[in-house]
Amino acid sequence: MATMQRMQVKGLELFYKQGYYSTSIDDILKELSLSKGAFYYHFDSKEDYFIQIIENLLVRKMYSTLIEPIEGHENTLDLIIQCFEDALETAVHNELDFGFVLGNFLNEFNGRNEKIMKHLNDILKVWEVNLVTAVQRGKFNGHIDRHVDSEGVAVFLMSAYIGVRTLMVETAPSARKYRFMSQLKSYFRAMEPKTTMI
Amino acid sequence: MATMQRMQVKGLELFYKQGYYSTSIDDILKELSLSKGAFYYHFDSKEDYFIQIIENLLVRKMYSTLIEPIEGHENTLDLIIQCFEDALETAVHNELDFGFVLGNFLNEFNGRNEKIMKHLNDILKVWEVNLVTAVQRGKFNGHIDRHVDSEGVAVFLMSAYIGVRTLMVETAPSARKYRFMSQLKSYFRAMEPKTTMI
DNA sequence: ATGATGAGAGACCGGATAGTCGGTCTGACC
DNA sequence: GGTCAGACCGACTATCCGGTCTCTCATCAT
Repeated sequence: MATMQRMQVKGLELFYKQGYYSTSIDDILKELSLSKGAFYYHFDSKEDYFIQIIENLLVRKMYSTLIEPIEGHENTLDLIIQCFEDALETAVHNELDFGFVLGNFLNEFNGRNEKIMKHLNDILKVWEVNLVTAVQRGKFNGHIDRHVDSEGVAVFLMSAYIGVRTLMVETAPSARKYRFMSQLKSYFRAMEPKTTMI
Repeated sequence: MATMQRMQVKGLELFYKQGYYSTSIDDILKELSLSKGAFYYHFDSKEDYFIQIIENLLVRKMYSTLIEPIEGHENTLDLIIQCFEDALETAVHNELDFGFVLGNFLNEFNGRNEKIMKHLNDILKVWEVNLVTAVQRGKFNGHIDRHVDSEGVAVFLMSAYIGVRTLMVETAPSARKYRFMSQLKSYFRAMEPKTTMI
């Protein structure tokens, strides 16, 4: 694997595990047995390095776990349930789970680095648009009541997901996942189409 | 105000704004026009300092904004709605809003400082127990359907709140708050008691 | 007056950290 | 076999940060 690629992968791993500000470039280089020279040959600065990691790795990760899985044309609510279920199940089985990657970074850079925040917010926006579209599709397909507020559902779903990923760290992740999914289903049940009987 | 008190208040402010690891003791002392000597006279270490801030200020803050407001005996769901509404409204109007204090710290210390995490998790636990109790009271009072899973609702509510506070930073806080509250009400509607008509 | 004590000042230390810079190695091409 | 560029090395700099230590000074009991 090319040096630059290895650097990015290891960088995401350590930044996720320890946080951006608490991870020194030397930490990363040590694990890769590389030198300062190699680093500054490939990247302009620590910030530039991180932005490239976001654009290359984080974006891809978001697409594969939270965006593409709900782009199908079956029952939207089922798709979202399955998508969240899978994502949370992965987290439960991940021994080194430190929360939702994007959520953690949003938290860390908020108010501390505007430039990086812009990149993170862009990813968030893509996710949001994708969820809104999915709900609208569900309404069109007749799987979701047409009075439901698509934007509202998107915000609520993102909130709940970001939050539960924080809660699932350390304390009974599996139990919390189970409870969370149950309640999510109950929330969804409220937006099934009202069958108006005459 | 006593020096020690001033130090704690300013410490919480800066740790919240810039994060614990990105805030140096010198930063804080500079703003207070105090010296290292004063600091280490009152506290053993930066960690000890932070833990005292948690125990004194953060705990109180949690009680006054998220715990005590739902301890009444009226309709539990209404109380929770009002409590979240007020808390989010405060956030919207706070010019320097950097998210949910407890949530941010959970994020920052997770996997980095076990001792501090224990203190934070204790607060989380109090909140959770309080929510569970509230829901149970609601079931007892007949305001909530008795098949509702109290623990599940608590986890879901905490998740949603932690998440929305992250989302409300930077991007359209007011609009997101409004959408969030609407969806929360819709979620709650699903747990009103089923009036079994015969 | 004297000495003990609480409260604070600020110089200093050791270790980390982002970033710089001159040097080295290797392989492709002439 | 000479040369040239891309990839990488690692010593060095300037700065920062948590923590220590010695010193000052007002207050107050004796």
